[in-house]
Amino acid sequence: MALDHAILVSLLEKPGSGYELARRFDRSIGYFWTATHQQIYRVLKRMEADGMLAVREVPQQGRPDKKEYSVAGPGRAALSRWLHDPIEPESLRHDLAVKIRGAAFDDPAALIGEVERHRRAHSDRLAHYLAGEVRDFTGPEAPAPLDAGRELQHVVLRGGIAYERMTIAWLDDVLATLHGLGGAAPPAATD
Amino acid sequence: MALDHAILVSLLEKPGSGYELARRFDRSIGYFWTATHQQIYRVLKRMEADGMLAVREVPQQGRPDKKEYSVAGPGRAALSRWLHDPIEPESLRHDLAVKIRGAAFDDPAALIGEVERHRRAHSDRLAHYLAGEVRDFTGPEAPAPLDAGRELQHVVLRGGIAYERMTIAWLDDVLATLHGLGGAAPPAATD
DNA sequence: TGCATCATGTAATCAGTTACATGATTTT
DNA sequence: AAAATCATGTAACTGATTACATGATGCA
Repeated sequence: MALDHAILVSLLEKPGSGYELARRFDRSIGYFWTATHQQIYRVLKRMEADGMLAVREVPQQGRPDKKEYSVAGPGRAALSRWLHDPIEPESLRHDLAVKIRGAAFDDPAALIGEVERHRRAHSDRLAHYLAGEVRDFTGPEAPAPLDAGRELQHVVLRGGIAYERMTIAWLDDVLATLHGLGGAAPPAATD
Repeated sequence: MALDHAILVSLLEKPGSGYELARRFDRSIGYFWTATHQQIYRVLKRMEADGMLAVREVPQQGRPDKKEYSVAGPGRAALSRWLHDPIEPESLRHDLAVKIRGAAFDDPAALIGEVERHRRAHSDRLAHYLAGEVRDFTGPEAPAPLDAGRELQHVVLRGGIAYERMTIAWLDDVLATLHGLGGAAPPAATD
């Protein structure tokens, strides 16, 4: 149930509305966790009912009112408990890898366009992360002596950057492999 | 619904029972997709009912009978259709990164043990993948001229290897960062 | 005698996705 | 006039996890 915890972390970093959280999940928090607004609203409601969060109705001029959520005592305690609990190392879930292995039973060359598209998407994401790194951590605008919170945000971002770089290099390997295959691809029977 | 497709690919590579599939999902297919036996049995049943798979009861001596599944025509067609359909580039889901950012609101040093544990797990996985690579692809026992299917299996395995190496390097970065933080970690309010 | 392996399942719950739904304001 | 942004939600469905459940064989 890590969405709950991701929300707690994000709200501790800065209180905000469901809408604002949804946008954060397209940015910083989204580097390592995704969620749609539907999911977020549902979870916010549940966590508020459970006393994990406090809400404050914020009237706005020229915009719909919003509900600003912040972390309440029990929420902070729950996060703390989770932080001290060991979690399982994640395993991958990579559709594209399924496709690559499946291509042996179809036309491998037909996959080239798809792989190139993925490469572009990861390359865009990398550029976006690098721009964020300069803006928030390494550029002249960024506050020079970073506190612990920002150091930790930075190391997580570096993880995202390393992931995208690795993925791009791998997709290049995949493309070279696909190009290297002749035309025929006889079904193999191995594991 | 990529579990369906992962099962189709695995059964095309080699027909087998639900139990056998579950073990493959702990090995080769598991490099990029995980599934438990409960999930697999349920999906096999559904796919058989939909005519995607054929079953054959195989009596065994000294062991319980098993149901050997293989891919039927419609299953192969469904896989082919999926291979030609574009899919979205995946986004990460990384609990540990949530914890790392959350550590700013707790004791960052308390996370060191957990990160070390994850590092060991990834390091073990890497060793396992590398052993598999030698055994199946690069070692003297492996068939020298690889066919398309095996080339594709190999490039997927190389992806797993690259992922584990990248992750280990990143976890080292995380550990260095955690050690580098003094003692105090004042809550920051940024996004 | 007890544990690991082989083999298959059900039931309940939880998490995530997709589709539907509304309505004001601001920008092009 | 249309599209984008801000803001919040419900409902239905699909997918994944966890717990429960059984039973034989082979090995230490």
